[in-house]
Amino acid sequence: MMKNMEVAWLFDQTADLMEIAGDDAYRVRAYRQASRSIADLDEDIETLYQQRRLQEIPGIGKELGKKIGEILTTGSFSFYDRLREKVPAGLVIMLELPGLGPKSVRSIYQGLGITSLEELEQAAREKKIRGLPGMGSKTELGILRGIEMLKGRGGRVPIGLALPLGEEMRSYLAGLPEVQGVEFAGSLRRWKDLVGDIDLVASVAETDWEKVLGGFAQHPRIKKVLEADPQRALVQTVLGVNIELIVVSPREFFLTVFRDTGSKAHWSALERYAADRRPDFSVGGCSSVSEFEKMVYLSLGLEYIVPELREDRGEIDAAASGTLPALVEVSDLRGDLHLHTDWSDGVNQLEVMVDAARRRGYEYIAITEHSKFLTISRGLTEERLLQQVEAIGKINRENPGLRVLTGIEVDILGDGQLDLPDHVLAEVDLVIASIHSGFRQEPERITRRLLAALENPNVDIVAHPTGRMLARREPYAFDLELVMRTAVQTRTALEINASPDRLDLNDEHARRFTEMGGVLAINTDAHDCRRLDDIRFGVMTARRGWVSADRVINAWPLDKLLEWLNRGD
DNA sequence: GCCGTTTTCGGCCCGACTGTTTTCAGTCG
Repeated sequence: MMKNMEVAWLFDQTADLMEIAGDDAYRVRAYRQASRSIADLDEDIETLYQQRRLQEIPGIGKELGKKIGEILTTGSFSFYDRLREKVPAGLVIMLELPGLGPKSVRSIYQGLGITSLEELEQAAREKKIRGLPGMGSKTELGILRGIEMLKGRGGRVPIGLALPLGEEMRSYLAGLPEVQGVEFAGSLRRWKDLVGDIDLVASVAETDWEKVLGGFAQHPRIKKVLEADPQRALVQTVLGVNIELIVVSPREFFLTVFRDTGSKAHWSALERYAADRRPDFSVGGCSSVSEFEKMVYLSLGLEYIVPELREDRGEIDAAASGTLPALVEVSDLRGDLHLHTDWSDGVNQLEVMVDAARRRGYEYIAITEHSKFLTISRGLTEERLLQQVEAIGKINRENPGLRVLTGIEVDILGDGQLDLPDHVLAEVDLVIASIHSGFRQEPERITRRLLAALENPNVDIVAHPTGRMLARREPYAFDLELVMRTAVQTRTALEINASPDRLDLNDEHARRFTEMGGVLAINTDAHDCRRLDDIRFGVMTARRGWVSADRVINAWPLDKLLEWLNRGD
């Protein structure tokens, strides 16, 4: 299925280039829709191509079908190649700066001949940007701030992109006859939200190292080899993500994975802790990395510390005193409380989403469409919401197995008012409030909006509380500490939005909030039933935040959840 | 570039906010 991601990625890049080149906006949108629709496919696009069924994909017609064929046979397509000659690659990166869109990038390119972030930064510092039509000092400031953000990201990619690619490469390697074992290491094994390189360690007899590294570099996803030595290869993939493969002899395998999982800070802390004792790395007879790691920790008098906790945030002391928390697991979750269907901007019918949730084994879900303010998402009016409540009532009567809670994701408007009146919100089982506008307001104003939502007794959850988009948008500036304190007081849950684009709250916020006494909801915010599986990203974020299942409202049994929803606050 | 019980041409989710303006273009969700 990685081919699907590649084609989707190429079409998305094409759309970026077309926009900068000033192509027709609807044509651009056709590429974007095609990209999304291919990324969401649950069939392999190569299979569809071979069966001549490409045009069954929504948004793919004759032209794009031909281009997909070109990509699958040659790795690229001529329209894209021509665009790349016309539009400097650096301009596409500028699109990632908040506030800069294709028109501005084009104007900067044409007016000043700037083609890279470095040149752009210099021009902004020299106050040359404000000479362009429609741009002033705030645009310059925004550019400089945006460049800082990109630097801070340091080329890391969201785990939602890295993990599927890593999983594919891992199973490819696992299938090679010379490979006796292969594991992730590094930040990916620790489930960090942003991942630098994908680290893989393979257990291979020394005589086969060269063969395995060579075979790895030949994989079609690999674009170029950046560094290579007898035990190691650093390669760049088609998606712009780097993979580092280390091959080690079987007897070194577990220890290498353990060490390379890091984090550096955890290992330093471990070495400080172990200064006067000796970790036993020679333990034998283990059948897995985690079993080996368990034995090593045990030799130091420590409880097992799972990879996602290895950040030097107090885990060693806790392991020494036997006070590591029992972390929430995917299997603890009994439902998903933030879902969209085609009643607003989701892709599936209500019934399809309900079926998918039942197949997943959930006891309950909540349907929470957008409210009317978000016209672009076909947000629900009061009337439509009440119609949906009726429709859900019918589903519940016909499907005793799974309880579907009625709900709404109501917008917190620019002035702190909610987008629907209280008497309407009172009609549904669960109310999520969230911000989708006015991200650049004064911090005090954003804080006030969030506090107003928390203090509304109808509001049960505040979704994606900081508004960040991973690697794309910083959180909005506001007083998160005060918001969390207030949420504890009003007994409102904050969300860990499990969408790999968001992961918001993040791990550290989730930890802080639950330590203050707050409760969380871990939700996918799925707009497509296939995205229900994203829940793993949210659960891992919670685990990295030391969260146990009792702090997660959708890990509670239905009767306890209902009781909580009816709490007076 | 896609799509069609409004169609094979002429549509294609739209409204708020921001920063730049002196009435609006560009960006964003």
